[in-house]
Amino acid sequence: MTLRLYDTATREVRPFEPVRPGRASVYVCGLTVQSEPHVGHVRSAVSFDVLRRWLQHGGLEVDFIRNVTDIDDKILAKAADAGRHWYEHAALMHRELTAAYAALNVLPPTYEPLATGHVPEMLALIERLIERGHAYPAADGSGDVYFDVRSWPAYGELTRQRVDDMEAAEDADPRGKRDPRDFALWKGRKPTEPETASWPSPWGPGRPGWHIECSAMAGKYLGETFDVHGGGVDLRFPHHENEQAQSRAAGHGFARFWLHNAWITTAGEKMSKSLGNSLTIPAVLERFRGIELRYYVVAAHYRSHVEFSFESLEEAASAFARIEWFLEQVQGAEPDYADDLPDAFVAALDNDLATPAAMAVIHEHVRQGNVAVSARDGEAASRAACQVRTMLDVLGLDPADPAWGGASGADDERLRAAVDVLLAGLLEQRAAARAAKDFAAADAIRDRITAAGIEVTDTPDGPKWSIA
RNA sequence: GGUGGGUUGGCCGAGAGGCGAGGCAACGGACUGCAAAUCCGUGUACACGGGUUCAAAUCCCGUACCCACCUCCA
Repeated sequence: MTLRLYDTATREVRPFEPVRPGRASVYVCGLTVQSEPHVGHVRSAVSFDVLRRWLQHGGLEVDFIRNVTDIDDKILAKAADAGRHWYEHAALMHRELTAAYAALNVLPPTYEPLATGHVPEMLALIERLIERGHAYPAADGSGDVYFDVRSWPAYGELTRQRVDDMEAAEDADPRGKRDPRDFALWKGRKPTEPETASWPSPWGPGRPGWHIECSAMAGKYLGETFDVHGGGVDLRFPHHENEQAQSRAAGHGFARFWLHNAWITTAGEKMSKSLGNSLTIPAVLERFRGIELRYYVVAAHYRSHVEFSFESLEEAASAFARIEWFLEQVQGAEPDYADDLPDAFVAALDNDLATPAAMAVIHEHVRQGNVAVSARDGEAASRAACQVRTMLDVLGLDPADPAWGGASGADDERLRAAVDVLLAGLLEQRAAARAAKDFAAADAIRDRITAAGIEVTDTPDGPKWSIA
């Protein structure tokens, strides 16, 4: 495999070699389950899902860990607003998130660790940092523990920033910090916070800081050094910088590649700031199928900023319909991994997951396949369809993947068969009318079928119907 | 102030020194009773100003505008 990936830390595309031969280890920062997932959230998931599928296709076993942050300030605040227990709120949003991932055919991770389930690991890491002189309990009796930024000379290396150039947040509460840039590893419980949101620690009851969870969980499941750490661009600083600092200060090698996906914005604004809830995944799925949304996301490179609009999503759906139509013409063509993927497709994905170029290859094969269908060259058409489906499958976009069908698959099949039988009579009448050149009668029959929401199309092999 | 990124045809969206990615839309043609789909064809696109080069959307310098992050707000 000659996969090359863009590493944010070195700002260059370089060859990917797993630390452990034959196994790739990937850690992706999941979400803080505080509100309904929106389009921006799933971009990260889909992007790294493509990475995972490509690594697997390259013959690697992939240990894919994607965490869920289920305790944090926002969760406490939003749960209080909604009149729920914080853990109830987190669990509710977590279920929404899982449903959104499933709707977009994002493969379940190898494991999805929760922050609240790893407090002992975090405490151990914090104690180690204190022993090594890189962390300290606050002197103000708050029970907080901070990472000592000044004790770690490499601090800022991931994002190429010098500590002295950093602007301390104006409204930051310095509390017991030695330096305003020090960040919390552990937060002592405040009297206003629910008791259920605290855990015992050597520094008194409290809860974990945001960054420490990822260091602890990545270390636990992937080892002290692992291959890829991914997340959204916004996480580079402070989150990833802090993760790297604390992990390395604890003596770990940590991530060898840092991958960051760009934003999807609306009207130039971050989605999290955008008004309303029209862009939550459940809302978008009322208007578009999951596979269409996934196509839309994959059609842009993961490092490119995307300006979301329903118009461009509509365009993407049209483009995808073209692919689907071709595959419907050539039934029975299964993905075939024994057959090599087109070189251009492989080259595209190997080049930092250039999905737009990969998509161009798919469209090119669809075009050739359509030519073969027109020429009634069944063998060529079938081969093209196999290749198209194989490529789509690598991107998680194979329309025939059972993951899209859901539980109603069997019922759908039976309904389809029933409609087929019912329509057969009407289509025979229409064929007779056409043969007699009674086009008014033929069109009347077609109009009736159309009114029922079914589109009839004449093809060289006779009429075909599809749900409009 | 610091750090990173962006500006490409009607639209979306790739590319990163030389042959016009791909898609959507539009127009012309083929096919069709008509449609639909499909195929073939049609576009002198790279924010602006300089420069380097035989050759620049791509490299260099400058300018403008935009975006993200800068320590518990993705």
